[in-house]
Amino acid sequence: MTIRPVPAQIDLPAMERSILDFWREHKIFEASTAARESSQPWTFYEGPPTANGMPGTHHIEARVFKDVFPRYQTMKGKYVTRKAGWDCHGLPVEIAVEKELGFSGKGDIEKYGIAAFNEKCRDSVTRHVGAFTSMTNRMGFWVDFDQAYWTMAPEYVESVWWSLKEIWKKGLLVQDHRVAPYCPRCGTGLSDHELAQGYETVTDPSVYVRFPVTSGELADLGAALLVWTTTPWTLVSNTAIAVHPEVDYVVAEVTAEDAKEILIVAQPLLSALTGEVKALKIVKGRDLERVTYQRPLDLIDIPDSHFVVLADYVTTEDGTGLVHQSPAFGADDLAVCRAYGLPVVNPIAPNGTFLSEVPLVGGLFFKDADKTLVKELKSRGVLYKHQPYEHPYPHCWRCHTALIYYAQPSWYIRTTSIKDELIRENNRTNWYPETIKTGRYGDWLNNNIDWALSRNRYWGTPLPIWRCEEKHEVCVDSLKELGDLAGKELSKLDPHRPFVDDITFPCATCGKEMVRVPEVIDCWYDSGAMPFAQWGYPHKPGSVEKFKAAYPADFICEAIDQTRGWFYTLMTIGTLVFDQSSYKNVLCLGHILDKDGRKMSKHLGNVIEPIALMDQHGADAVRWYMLAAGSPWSARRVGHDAISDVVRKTLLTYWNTISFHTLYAQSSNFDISQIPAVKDRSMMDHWILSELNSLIAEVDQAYSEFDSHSAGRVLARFIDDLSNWYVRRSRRRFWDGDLAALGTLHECLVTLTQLLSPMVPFITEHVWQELVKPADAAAADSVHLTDFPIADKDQVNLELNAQVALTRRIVELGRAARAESAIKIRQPLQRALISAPGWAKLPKDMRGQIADELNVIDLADIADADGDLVNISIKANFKTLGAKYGKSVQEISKAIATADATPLVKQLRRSGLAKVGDWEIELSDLVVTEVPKSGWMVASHEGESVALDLALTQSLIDAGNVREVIRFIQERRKSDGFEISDRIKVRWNVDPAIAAAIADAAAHISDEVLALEFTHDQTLPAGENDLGISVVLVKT
RNA sequence: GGGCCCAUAGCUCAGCCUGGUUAGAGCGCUUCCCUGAUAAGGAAGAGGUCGGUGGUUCAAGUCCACCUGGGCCCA
Repeated sequence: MTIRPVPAQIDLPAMERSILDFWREHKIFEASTAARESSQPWTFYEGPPTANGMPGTHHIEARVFKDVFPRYQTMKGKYVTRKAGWDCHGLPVEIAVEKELGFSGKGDIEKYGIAAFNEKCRDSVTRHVGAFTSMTNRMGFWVDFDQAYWTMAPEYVESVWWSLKEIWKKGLLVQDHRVAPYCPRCGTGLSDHELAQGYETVTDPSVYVRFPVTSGELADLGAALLVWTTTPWTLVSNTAIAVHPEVDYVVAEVTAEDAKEILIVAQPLLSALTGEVKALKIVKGRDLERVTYQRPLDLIDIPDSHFVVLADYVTTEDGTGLVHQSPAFGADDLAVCRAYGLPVVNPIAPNGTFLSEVPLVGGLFFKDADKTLVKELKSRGVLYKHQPYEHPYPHCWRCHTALIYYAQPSWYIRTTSIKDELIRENNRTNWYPETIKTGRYGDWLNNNIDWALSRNRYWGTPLPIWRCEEKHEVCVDSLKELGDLAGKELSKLDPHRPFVDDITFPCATCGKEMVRVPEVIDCWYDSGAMPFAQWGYPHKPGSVEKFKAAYPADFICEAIDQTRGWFYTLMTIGTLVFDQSSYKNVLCLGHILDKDGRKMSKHLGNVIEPIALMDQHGADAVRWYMLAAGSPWSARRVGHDAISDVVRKTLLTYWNTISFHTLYAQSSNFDISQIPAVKDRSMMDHWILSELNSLIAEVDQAYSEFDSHSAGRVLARFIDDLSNWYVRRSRRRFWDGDLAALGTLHECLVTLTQLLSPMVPFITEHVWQELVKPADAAAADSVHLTDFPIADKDQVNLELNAQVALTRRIVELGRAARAESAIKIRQPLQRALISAPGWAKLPKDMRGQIADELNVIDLADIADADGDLVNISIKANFKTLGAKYGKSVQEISKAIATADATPLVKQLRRSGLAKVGDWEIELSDLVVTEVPKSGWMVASHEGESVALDLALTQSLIDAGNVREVIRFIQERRKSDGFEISDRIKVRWNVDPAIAAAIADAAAHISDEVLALEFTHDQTLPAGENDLGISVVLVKT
């Protein structure tokens, strides 16, 4: 066959570009799924990215993991379709367009026209999708863009409508007036999961304000209720003060700066008072109920109010234990005040400013009014204390405006009513890592609150509810149903604002005109509806079958911030509509951090652009780093150095081994049909095949558990074993064109390439085309069209693995001794003595390798050496002794340390038992180290030792010189540019003192350097090296 | 304020579930070796209070409690 050598150096990014062309031209992705069409499906759902900006490095992270497991499952024989998706609607897109157009709020949008504005939003989405597509292609994420779902597509919107109607029919989609977080700039309420994304730490004024009591005996005392708040602007609409019924409140006489006053605070919070404090009396919170007070500000009219109310939610953790109530701006406040029949007064307009008719603060933005109000409180003498207070406060996650908790009408999905079902579905879900299930996500479900679904915005799925003056409601599930109601053909209508707003029809109940409610829905609902809406279910022909075949998903994967986002909406909508969660396995990724462990943000200037990263290091490099350099679920740092390190270590070693193999495969006309049967191969071959088959099982297991980190670790270890032990130890066999060696290496590389291919699809494809296809006409056209390797347990030989490990440890010790001795490895030594458990059983082959690696002629067991030559030292093996004797181990250890080691070990070896002090021990209770007494260079570690005989004889020195000459000629062959198989003629000269020894070894040297002639030419000038070697090489 | 995760060499990470007395690997640094994969490979050295404190135990990086710092989430 025709394996051609590949260069040892590789330009990864350039290679990747040609592989991308190859995949495109040969439609490999399409072929990989088409081949499995009749197999069992393994369903993947793509969480749609919001196409409102350029893709970042965190997008690569998620996409690497979304790619590797579908590739693996495809190789395992599953049918894995990968439908791309784009999240098109929502505030992020609107904000981006507003910025583009220079708008500053909803007024500008309405002036501009909703139709035109939405058209701009549509354009913006389309534009950004391009950037995502090219990044996705570049990184080798196989996903089908041709059939991508777009949440703004009419069929998608209709599918969402259908699901909303299902929920509405169950009575779970309702309008309610509630206090909810609201962005005054965007003019819309935010859902709980949006709120979660926008906490920022701010410094607010925190004020302690006196509310003088105006009724009862406390009024006679001149007492004042002391209230603490961090939102002075809500004092304008103060309606009541809440206390906890069971808490003790202290009526305290406070003396500070010669002034006396009487203040009321909760007992645990007495420390809020400054100065000398004397408790006059203590009252229960419930006894304060309906006590009236003088409010601190009287800017607006609030009738029938201003007294103390009782509320269980009041805490004594901070403040004063007295909580001022402003029902328009707090959910708890609203509930409590409603119970007391108090009015809801709201002096703030939807744009966040005080109504113009309010004195003092009219027209001011609510947060900006704090300063003015604090000044006013001070001048009225009711301000007790004032200090800055740093705390997290919710902000709009996109525009960063401080949110206001604001009473407003809003549409809700009653998710609280399916809480039990959600918990049931969560219990059936496999979370990776597992802790999320009962931890972060489980907690969230347990504290579930209703989903605030509606948004008072423009670019979103319109809420498909029409209503008449009499509040009769109809929910529409499709354009067809809408057309039937309106008596028009509407199937071609764009189901967005403002077009759907224009459709009206008479109410079936009262005959009055029905108009659509003005809201659009939370775009998180759109993405959570993708399991069915991506097919246009149930309206579109064929969608029912497609949906049923692909629900629920076997695999979804996003970063951990999606626990309250997509992971939640997906499960919730699935459970609401189908009484079943939409996914079975969910992989939850850690976040991407910069090289110093900080979050990447434009603000810090530490953002790494994904395309640049891949152009510099290669997509495989970035992928390998993301997958293997840390656990999927822990946060990972990304930096250039970190990536180039892992590339050099693993990918280039792998590539080097490929390059090595192609070199010798070509020079020996390697033909896979000539590979000997496994049983006829050498022990080294058996060993690496044993490791290979263990590896297959380990990688298979790791991939199946979404643990790319473990897979990467065992793969990297195998690459190291293969390159730095198997190939290194078998080099001579490759030079000789040994078919067993070439065949074994080839088989290892083929399988390794397959195992690596889900993680690093480019370089493995390149290898497949360069190494596998040329050698095997029957091989698949692409590595990505192959079946995942199956481990052959019969080839796994744990004893052999252990023996090779021992061999390698002995070699390491020998090298250490060599280095210590300062005698170059090139210089042969007569013998080495070895002491190690297991040494006696080590096969001859491996002993030969040790001798070879250490360049030693004889190896012997230290035990066989003259008894006087060896020192035995022993220490306690705590693990076995501890199990047997527990507490006494320290004493035994001392006894062992002072025992005479040599006779003790001899006795143990003879009889198996011996006594140390009062304790009976076995040989395994000791760690025995044997070292020669003198004249030897010794290295030992954990009971294994190697000793080198440093005595040099003339024949050893001669042998060393011969080896030096061989090395010199080999180097010259290379620098002169000969092919490894070229035969040469050699003329040589060396220092006369060693010439005879070189001449004697002429046959051996000729053989090693492929010389047909080897002539001593004394006319050559001496070379500038230790032995004065000079050579002239001529190609024959 | 609450929950979860993390903390081991300058850096990236193993080891912890199942406790055992010299805590490992790779990268980087210094010195040396090897040379038919060579922009590879090997050895040695420097570099660790295993975040801190306490507890359990004959024995703690490993088990337990508390604390500190970082990340994420919630309020």
